[in-house]
Amino acid sequence: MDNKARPTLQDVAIFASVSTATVSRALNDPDKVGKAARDRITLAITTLGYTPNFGARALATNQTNTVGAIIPTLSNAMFASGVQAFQEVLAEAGVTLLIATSSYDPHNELRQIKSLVSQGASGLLLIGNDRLDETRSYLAARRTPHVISWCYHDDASQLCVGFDNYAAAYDATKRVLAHGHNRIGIITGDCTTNDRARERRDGTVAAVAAIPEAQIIQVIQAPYRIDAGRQAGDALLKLSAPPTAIICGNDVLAAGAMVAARNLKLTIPEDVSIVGFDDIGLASVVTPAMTTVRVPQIEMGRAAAALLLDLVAGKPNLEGMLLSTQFIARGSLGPAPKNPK
Amino acid sequence: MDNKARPTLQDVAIFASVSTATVSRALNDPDKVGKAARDRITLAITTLGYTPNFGARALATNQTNTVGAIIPTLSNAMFASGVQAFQEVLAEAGVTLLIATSSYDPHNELRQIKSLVSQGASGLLLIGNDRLDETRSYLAARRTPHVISWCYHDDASQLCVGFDNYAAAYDATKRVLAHGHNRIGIITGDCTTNDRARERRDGTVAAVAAIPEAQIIQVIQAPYRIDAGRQAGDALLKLSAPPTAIICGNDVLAAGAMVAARNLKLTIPEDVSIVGFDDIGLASVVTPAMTTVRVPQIEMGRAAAALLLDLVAGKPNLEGMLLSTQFIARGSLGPAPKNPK
DNA sequence: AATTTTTATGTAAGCGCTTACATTGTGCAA
DNA sequence: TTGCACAATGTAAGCGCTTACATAAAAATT
Repeated sequence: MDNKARPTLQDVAIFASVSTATVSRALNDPDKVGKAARDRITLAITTLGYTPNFGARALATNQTNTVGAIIPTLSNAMFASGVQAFQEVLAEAGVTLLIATSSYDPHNELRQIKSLVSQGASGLLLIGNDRLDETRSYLAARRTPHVISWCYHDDASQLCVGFDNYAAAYDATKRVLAHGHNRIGIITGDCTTNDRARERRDGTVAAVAAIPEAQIIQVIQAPYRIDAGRQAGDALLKLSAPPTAIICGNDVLAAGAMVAARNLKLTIPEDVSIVGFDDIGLASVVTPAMTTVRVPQIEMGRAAAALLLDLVAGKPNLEGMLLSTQFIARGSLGPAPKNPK
Repeated sequence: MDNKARPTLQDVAIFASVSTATVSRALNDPDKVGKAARDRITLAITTLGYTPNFGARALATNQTNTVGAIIPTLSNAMFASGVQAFQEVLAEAGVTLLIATSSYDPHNELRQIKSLVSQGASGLLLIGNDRLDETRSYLAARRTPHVISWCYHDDASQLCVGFDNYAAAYDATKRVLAHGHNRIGIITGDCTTNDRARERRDGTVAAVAAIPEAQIIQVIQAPYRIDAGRQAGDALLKLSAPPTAIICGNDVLAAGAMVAARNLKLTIPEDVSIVGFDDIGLASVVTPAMTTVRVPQIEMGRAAAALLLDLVAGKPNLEGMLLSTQFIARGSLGPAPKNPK
């Protein structure tokens, strides 16, 4: 117990009076080793506190049993629970997950991709479709298996497991308009490097444009934080002719907008309707409960994991998966007020 | 671009007509290499799409620049944002973070610890203090540097960066009692393998016990999910003599309890007061806003990262850190009703 | 009992990288 | 011009593990 260095296979072998090959076999394919030797090895391992060196093993076998996921942030419940599901499937398959965050920055994403790959990730989960050309060529050059999630594109070169942000936003907006709203405010996430945010916004814009009498009052872009949503909502609702419905890029922004409305003594949905996107836990808890679009996070995470596993295993003819979203009507959406304030 | 295998240092060396040693130096200590060679190497690296093999490097240098974190779940915003902060500090120091989840299962935790260690983690972030003896001895035997977070114990053998769950719960409860409540219901998380949950519950129980006229109506244990909180709240509020205040193990449970109250047409806080713990984003968005205990998640994550980095670097005389929590009084806590239903 | 098959174990060659040491080439003091 | 310090580069020995191949012992077959 006095040697500082971590014990190696060699140490175990000596302790158990066998060769390193035997120890290795005992670890990877116990049946190939005699009972007596196996017992001695087991004993040696526990008394020495041996843990195999992953790097050495990876080096020798040329396989890592590890995949990586690069997500924008863990702070959003959306990603956190999707990744959680992703991880569970991997764990069942004995595969380790490396998680890194990009903070919605494509350069960061590339850096993290390189880091995870060198770290041994033999497959990658990536979010969305906005990335540097350099990232694409890097991925292509190394033929790194990867699946794209949280969006869907029918693009042969990429495997997507996700949903159609544009269509979902278009559909949700149509339903809002069907309630008679024709003054729409939009609070969107930062669209610069975020195709999902952009598609959601564009879907909403397009749906409004399809109805002649409806118009978009203003589009405010805000980071995905409650506070930012509150500020944006406040700005929208303080307009001399405010929107009667605010459609938000996600539930977090919508929650902020609801706070803003409450602060202004406005009643939801009598004075203003507010709609979110994602259906995170928060949506069903606020008052009134939030109308939103349910995204199959868990299913998406699980499906992405299964696909990535197949991809890494080299299975042929794999296909992406388009999951459907669901409009969830709750109390925060109501008919347009007759006499908007 | 036709070779399937990932390019190695060797390939780069050949491409640039230098030895592998020179390439290695160009990578790790550019000054040691002549300009001409360096340029050729840089070119080779980009055209070949070379990424160093982490395992091999770790094997050769015996250091990984990687630490691991094992947290119960990513689904709880609490952990997610703390880990996010943790990661940011590590990234600044050029250290990679490996994240694994234990699902609150100590056996799982041990498995993940071993996995991360073999994966090269030279330090670990662990949550809470409940773990298997086997885990402790494993950690001790290998002298794996680790920091415990989300709790605090003045235990010389462990470095903690956290807060005092018991004291915080005791304090919060005292404040609830000061509002005249003497019929207290408790919804706690699963205490079996969760010292934080246990301490929070015990703190509340002790505070109530300190006031003769106050009593605990019932303690319900529920998993940290909104729905479970709702069920527990429902059970509590349907008692013939229900509590006038419900103190919950965390905000998620409290949010559930608020839903239960609303479903029963009870008004918060007139009919019943509800108090949470953690102050996650949700707490300020629900109606009425939730009274809770703010936990310095971000600060905790950052401090834990800094400490772990020092620990791994072998700095002497390191000390843990006791962070303070803050009681946040919001609308969900009010005076005890005169005539409880 | 002799031979073949099976089972258990050992030997040694890498996997891709770093690095101590050896070698070569350069500029400059003498 | 000679000699020396120093810079640039190469050579080769591992790091801890797996695994093809070789060998020895035991079991099964004749």
